[in-house]
Amino acid sequence: MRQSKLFMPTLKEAPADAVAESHKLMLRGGYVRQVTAGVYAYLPLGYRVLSKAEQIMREEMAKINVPEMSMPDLLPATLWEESGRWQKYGPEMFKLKDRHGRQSLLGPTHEETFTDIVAKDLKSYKQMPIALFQIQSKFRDENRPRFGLLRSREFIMLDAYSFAATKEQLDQQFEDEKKAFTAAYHRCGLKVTPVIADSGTMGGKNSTEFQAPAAIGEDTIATNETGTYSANLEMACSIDTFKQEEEELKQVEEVATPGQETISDLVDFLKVPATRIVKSILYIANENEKVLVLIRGDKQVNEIKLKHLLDVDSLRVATDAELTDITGVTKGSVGPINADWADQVVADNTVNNLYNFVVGANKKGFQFINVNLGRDFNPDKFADVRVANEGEPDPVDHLPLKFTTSIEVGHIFKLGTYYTKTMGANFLDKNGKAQPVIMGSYGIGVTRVLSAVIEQHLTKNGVAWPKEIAPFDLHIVQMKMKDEGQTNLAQKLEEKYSANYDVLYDDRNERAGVKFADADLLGAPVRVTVGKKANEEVVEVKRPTDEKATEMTLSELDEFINKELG
RNA sequence: CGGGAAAUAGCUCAGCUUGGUAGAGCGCUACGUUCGGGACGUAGAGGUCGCAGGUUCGAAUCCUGUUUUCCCGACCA
Repeated sequence: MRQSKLFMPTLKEAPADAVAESHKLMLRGGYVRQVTAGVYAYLPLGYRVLSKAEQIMREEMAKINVPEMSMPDLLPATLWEESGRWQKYGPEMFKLKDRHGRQSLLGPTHEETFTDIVAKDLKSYKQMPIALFQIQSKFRDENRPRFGLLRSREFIMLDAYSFAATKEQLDQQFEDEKKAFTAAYHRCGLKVTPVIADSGTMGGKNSTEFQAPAAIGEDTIATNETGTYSANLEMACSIDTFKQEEEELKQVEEVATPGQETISDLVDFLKVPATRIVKSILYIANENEKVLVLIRGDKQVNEIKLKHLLDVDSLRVATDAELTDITGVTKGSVGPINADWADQVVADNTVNNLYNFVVGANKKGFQFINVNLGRDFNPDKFADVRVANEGEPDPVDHLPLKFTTSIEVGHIFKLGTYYTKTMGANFLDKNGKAQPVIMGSYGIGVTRVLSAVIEQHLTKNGVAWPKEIAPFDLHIVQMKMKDEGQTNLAQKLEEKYSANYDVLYDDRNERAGVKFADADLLGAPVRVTVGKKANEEVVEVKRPTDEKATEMTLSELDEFINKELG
C-alpha cells in the first residue's frame, strides 16, 4: 500500500476531548474519528487492525470447531419479552418503533436470538454439544460513554453461544472457549488475566472475565503474586486479619453522641478504634424488602456480594428520607437492637468475634456501647459481604492481594437453562425425556481489545504494534522522493516483501522529519528507511522499541525480516 | 441520573470582565529558499462565533431557553 493513497490523517496535537492515551493515539494516528458520543468511524488504519484482530479470533474459533454465522442487529421486542429482559435490561437498551408501531431494539447481546433460532431447533441430545459465534456491532445506550473505544455505544463484539445436553458438556465447552479466548488475546499481544466475575444481568452463577491490566482501566482486579487467585474487586474475597482479644462482657450503656454521623466522627468522639464500632446500613432490596447490613467500622460493604447473597434483582442504599421514615432516626444512629422494622439483618463476618462494641441506638444522636452478640441481638445470618482490601491474604494460598486497574476485554458465562427454560427450548435426552438446552455465552469486546493493546504497548512517540495485529508489518520510508536511486530501491523492496507481508511504502513528498514522526506514531514492527546509502543497497532498520536504527545490507535485511516477522 | 466544565478556522486556543465590521500558532494552497527528526520567508484560502429568542443604533461579548460534547460520581458490562 502506498501511503500517499492511504487516508491516514495524523494530528500533531490530540483533540482536547481525549483523555485516555489509547484514545489520543487512535485520533492522532488517524485510526478512528468520533461521529457522536460513543460512536466511532474506523478509518483505514483502524479498520486494518480491527480486521486482523477479528481474523485471529476467527482462526481460534475454528480450532475449537465453532463455526461463524451472523444474526441481525435489528430485533423484535417480542423475543426479549419472552425472556423477560425487555423490562430487566433497562435503559441501556436502544429501543425503537417501526412505522407499524412495532417495538424493536438494536441488539446489545444475543442470548435471546440464539435461543430462538438455534436452541429451539435442537431436538435431540445427539445434536449436542454444539456452539456458534458471530462478530458484529452491538448497541448499548451507555449512560456515560468514555475513553474512546473503551466504553462506546456502538462497538464490535465477538459473541459465541454454546448448547449442551449435559452439565459436563457445558463445562467442556466453557474450557474450550476459555482456551480459545486466551490464545486469541495472546496472539493480539495482549496480557490478560482471567478473573472471577459477577455475571450481572446476563444470569447464571459462574462467570469469568478476561482483564487486561492498563493504566486507564475501569475495573480493579485483585490478584496474588502466583496467580492462583484472581478476582474482580466486585467479587474478591480476602481473609480478615484483625483479631480482637476476648473480653469480659460489660453492661450495655446508652451514650449521647450528638451530631456524630460517620464512623470517623465516632472514633474521635468516643475515643475508640473503628474496629470496635459496628456500622449499620439500611438497604432496600427489590424496592420493598428492608435489609439491615452490619459490618465492622473499618470495612466497607460490597453491594455485589450482598446482591448475590440476597438473590435479588435490585439493591440500593435507602435514601435519607426513607431511612427517617422507616427507622425514625437519621444516619449514624441506626442499629440492630430493637430494629423491628428490618425484614432481615445480615452481618458481615467481620462482626463475629467482637466484644463490647458500639452500635447505633435507633434513637437520634445516641449509641449503645458495650454491645455483645448473642446477648443483645442476633443477626439473621452471617456472610462475607465486604470489599476486600489490598494487602490482605487471598482465600486460596493466603498470599497478599495486589490491586490492578484493568480493562475488561471479555466475559464468559455458564448460562445454564435460564433462557431455554423461559423461552421453551427443549430437547429429548437419552431416556426420551424433554430437557431444556444448557447454554453458555462468550464475548470478546473486539474494539476494546484495540484500546487495551495500545494501552499496553505505548512508546514515547506512538505505539509498538504486536506483529499479528499491526496495521502494517513493514514500513518502508523513503527519504527523498526525487532521488531515483532511493525510489528504485524502495519500490524493489515494496514489491519483494508485499508477496508475504503487509507493506506500507511512504512515497509522500514530505520532509524527513514529518515522515519519521508519522512512522513513530504508526509503529509498524519493522521500519526500513531508504536513504543516503540507497545506491550501495544499504538501508536502516528500526523496530519501534529500538533506540537507534541499524544499517543493513539487503541480505541482512532479508534475514532480519524473516526473524522478526516470520 | 447527581455534580462540574466547555462549545469561536481542520487541530490547539485567545478575544467576552468593560458590546463597535473575527484573531494567533499548527495544518491547507501558491511561489521561493531549505532538504535525515514535525523547516523558513512571502502571498493566499478557510469561520452564519453550537442553535433559537431577547436587550441594544449595534451582540462572539449582556440576558433567557435549548442542543451537543467532555470530566467526576452513581449506574451498567
